Amino acid sequence: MVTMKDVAAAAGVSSATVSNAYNRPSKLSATQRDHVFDVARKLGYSGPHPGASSLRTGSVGAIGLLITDWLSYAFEDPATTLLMRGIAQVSQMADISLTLLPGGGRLPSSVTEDQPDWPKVRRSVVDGFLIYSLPDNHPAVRSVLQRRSPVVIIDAPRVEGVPFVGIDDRAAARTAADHLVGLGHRRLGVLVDRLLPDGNHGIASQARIRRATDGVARERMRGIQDSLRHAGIPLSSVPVAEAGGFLFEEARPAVELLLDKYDLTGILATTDVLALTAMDVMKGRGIQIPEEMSVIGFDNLAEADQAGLTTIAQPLVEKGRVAAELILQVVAGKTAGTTILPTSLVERTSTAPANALKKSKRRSA
Amino acid sequence: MVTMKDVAAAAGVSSATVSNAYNRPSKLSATQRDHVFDVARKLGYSGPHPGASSLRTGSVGAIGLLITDWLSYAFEDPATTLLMRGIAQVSQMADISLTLLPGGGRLPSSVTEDQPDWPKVRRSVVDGFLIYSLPDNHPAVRSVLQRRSPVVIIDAPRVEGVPFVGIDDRAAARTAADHLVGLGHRRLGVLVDRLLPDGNHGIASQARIRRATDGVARERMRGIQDSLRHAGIPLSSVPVAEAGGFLFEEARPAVELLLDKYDLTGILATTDVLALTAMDVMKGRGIQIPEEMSVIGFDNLAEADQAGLTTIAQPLVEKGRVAAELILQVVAGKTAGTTILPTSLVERTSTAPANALKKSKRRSA
DNA sequence: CTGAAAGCGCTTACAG
DNA sequence: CTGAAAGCGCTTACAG
Repeated sequence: MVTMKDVAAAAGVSSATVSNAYNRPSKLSATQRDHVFDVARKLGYSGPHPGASSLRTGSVGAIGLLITDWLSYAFEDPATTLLMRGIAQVSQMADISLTLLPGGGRLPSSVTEDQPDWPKVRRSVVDGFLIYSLPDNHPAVRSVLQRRSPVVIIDAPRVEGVPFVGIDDRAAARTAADHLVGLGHRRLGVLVDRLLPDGNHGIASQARIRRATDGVARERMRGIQDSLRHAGIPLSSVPVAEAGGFLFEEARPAVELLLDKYDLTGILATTDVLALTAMDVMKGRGIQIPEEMSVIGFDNLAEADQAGLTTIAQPLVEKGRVAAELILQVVAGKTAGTTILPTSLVERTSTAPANALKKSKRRSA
Repeated sequence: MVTMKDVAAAAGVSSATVSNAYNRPSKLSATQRDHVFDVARKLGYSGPHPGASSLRTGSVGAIGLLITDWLSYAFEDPATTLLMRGIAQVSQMADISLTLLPGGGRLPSSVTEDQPDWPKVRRSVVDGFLIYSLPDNHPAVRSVLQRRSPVVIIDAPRVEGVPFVGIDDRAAARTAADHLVGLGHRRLGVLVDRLLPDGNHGIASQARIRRATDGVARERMRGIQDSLRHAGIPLSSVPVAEAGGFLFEEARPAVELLLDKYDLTGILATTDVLALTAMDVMKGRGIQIPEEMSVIGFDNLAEADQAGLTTIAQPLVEKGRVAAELILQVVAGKTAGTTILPTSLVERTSTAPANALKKSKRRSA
């Protein structure tokens, strides 16, 4: 391998001059510079070794982005894609690159608790990390903290003293539930993507809901339960169907479970992906929305608008932008705190007052 | 900063032992290992510095992915997103991370030709590069080649001796054009995303089409012209509207140009994004598809299916997967050649025979 | 405007 | 199972 030293020797200069030719061209005469580049080309020199430079300078111009589960989620889950868009916009502007790191799918609790670190994080050559919605006690978070790298967490987990960007998931979910309850719905079902990353799915017990480690799902569940309690609806009367994942295909069985086994008038979905799947399944079964069933989502994806889904809007692209700006600040040595972005209820046509007549009609069907 | 040396000193061992504790845990006794980790924790050691490791080992476990223009395209352009999905699937499996590098938007030809290298590529700490659809003579390609890094090119540019994954854009586009011509269409218009990355848009001259540097657009244009020539339709009679970019919003003015200034019965779009925008604009104007206008696309996105768009199907996710597998091979020291994936015409309801009666009716409107 | 020298933090044969 | 030593390729004050 041709190194800077070889080029220096062949060009009859010191390696400092070769380094300057690449990194601070103004520090040497044009003649000298061209001479160095000429020799480099002739020798087949690849340019300064980036690893060695970073060792010396301590900076690499890249941010690591830890994503929930699989890398491909970044390009499949619509909410994640919107967030990524915001992050990408800022990274582009700041001329840094983005290194995508998977959080790694199913984590039996043994792994979660025992694995001391996440080698990928330990080995990543980046200046800082953005963590997006990882379960509590995820080893990758420990590794980032242990590296003492600059870090900003998006959505989850909440870690004392670590800069954070998110929304008030609990309050927002309560608003969604209050909306359905306020319309007179009492026979409600809940759709949640994932409570724990253990591969389970189906109807979740109260105990499982309490043990939830996926922060966003847990907070939204709490918001829903706040609303139910306030309305005097027993939590045990409201089935919670857990999809076990974040994608459209995973949502379908959870929806079917709710429709097959319970007589409901309203579905509270903790994400739009779940809500849209629910609408799709109901369409297939000829269930009228909102006449026979009200559905409310969370996220306000573009698809929600098209489908007429009532939902909670959260600024996903902006969340990405804010997070990217914050991590750049932290990398630059400034401090950053917690940013909570606003949410709002968007009423469309998927929710309507509970109607006793229709309900009993359906029940007799 | 606490280094491995400090930990070694405090633990009363050599730094080789500390290194082994992290990288080859089986090389020392459990007791010794725990002792080392204990001391490391007490001292606040961040673990082996990744830059220094990579300098020594020569590998970092990351692939750089150079994307057309802006990073956010990866999360906005549907075709790019599908490709990314395939790449992400493989990267995940192979436990490598993906560093996203922007190709950098508008490039006046002066930059394209003169800029000797692309500092971002030169400085990226990665084991190899995947290049996705960059214009000819893009400095980033030069930089990758100069680094002598392992590389696989997707779609464009074609570089002698560099492993390549793509489709036969020219033949596929000819198939699309032949389809419309075969249905009797003679008054055709073409929609193309971008011929050169110089920020221009509008009706493209024959000279501009010949000078095109965006490889995919150029090949598809050639395929269309092959078809027109074969059918005896003068190229000059077929307006080519260039959007200047790849996104839905950029396509709209190009569509309007075609509809406002020409009396057409068929539109050949070189991407589905363009075709879908065309259908949308026509819907807004009350133009019936396919009764009054036939439209054909290219890519076969999910949205094309929903819209009933006749198009050319290409396996985008698989293209990503193949490219990722190839770059891993090349990084591992194996050789790789050229892979051309199959395409096919998918007939839906956006194309129909040209009908003289309807055409003249429209013309008089 | 250019060069000699020190050192960034680590890993790896090799010897014991 | 553990350690001493060499060296990965570069950048940066500093001196001239």
